[in-house]
Amino acid sequence: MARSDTLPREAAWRDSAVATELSFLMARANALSLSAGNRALRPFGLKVRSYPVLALACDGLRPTQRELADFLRLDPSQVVALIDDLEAQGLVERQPDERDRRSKVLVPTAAGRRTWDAAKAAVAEAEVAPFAVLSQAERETLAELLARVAFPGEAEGEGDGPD
Amino acid sequence: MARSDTLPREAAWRDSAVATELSFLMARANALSLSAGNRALRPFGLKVRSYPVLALACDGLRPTQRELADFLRLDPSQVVALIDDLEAQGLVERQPDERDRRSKVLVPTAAGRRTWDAAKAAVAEAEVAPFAVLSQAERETLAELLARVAFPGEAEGEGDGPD
DNA sequence: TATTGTTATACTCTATAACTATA
DNA sequence: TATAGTTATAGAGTATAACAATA
Repeated sequence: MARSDTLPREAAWRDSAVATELSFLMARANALSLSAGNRALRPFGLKVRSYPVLALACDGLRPTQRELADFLRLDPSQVVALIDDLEAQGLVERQPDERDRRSKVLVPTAAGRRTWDAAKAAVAEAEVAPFAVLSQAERETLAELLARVAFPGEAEGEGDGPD
Repeated sequence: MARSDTLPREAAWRDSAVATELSFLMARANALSLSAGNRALRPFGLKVRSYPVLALACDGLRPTQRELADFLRLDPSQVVALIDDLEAQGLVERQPDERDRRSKVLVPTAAGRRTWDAAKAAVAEAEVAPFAVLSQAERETLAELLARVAFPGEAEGEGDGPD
């Protein structure tokens, strides 16, 4: 209709210089994963941004807001907003840190734990869609490579290799 | 200083449920790649969002705005803004499509080609930083896996497999 | 003096609807 | 009637600076 030769043209697009750059592929794959994630989390009142906050609170780490900001690479002021949202829904609580009265520790409520359980399962299912083109082994390889990129500091074992 | 046992604690964070989810790792790796990309492109008046538009214009495809929107998964109205920006910098031109007078075809100027050449090299260098933890072979594997996720429709050869 | 959480603000990105001109 | 480009607008995400309480 619009074009006489759409199929070879599509291949030309995919083989174009940008479309083969790692950063471009990463951005595009992430966009797909992100929208699938948000769709899966919406029923729980969560988003891709707030879900990790709830998850880390539920993981028994008793994180301070500062630790959450560092780990999630968010500004502390953004963490405030995310926790406000989760707290308004009754999913988490701010508790005073007895070791440092400036800090507040994030703790899940019972409802928060239930929501996280359900949301975690929904996310796992939602991941299936965008990554279904890969085999299980390929998904594991992808996760391993991404983890190294995402956490460049952390070595596999514990001794920091001198290179 | 803040915590008595920061090192084992870091491992606990990295091994937490969220931090091992594919979508989380993808988002985090993408964030690193994205900020490196924007930093590299700033000297050229480009961003991670506008760079692919210039690149596709320079690739000799004579794309219409609609095709750009489809391929980049952007709303047509966003493509307008990105092209406006590039056009204001004298990097691209809108040309009437002789086949369909509703459409406009995006063509690079001489300055646009020069900028793209330089920017492409800068992006290639910038990619080094976030992905430097991977070997060349691992980067290729990562690119191949991401490409399959990013372009699920397109088969490697040309026959679209059933299922 | 430095740090934790907070508020305020501005700027970018993203999504949606409506309008125009062509088909 | 449907499509390509455009405009306008509102919401979400992101970044920055400043402030109060505490270290």
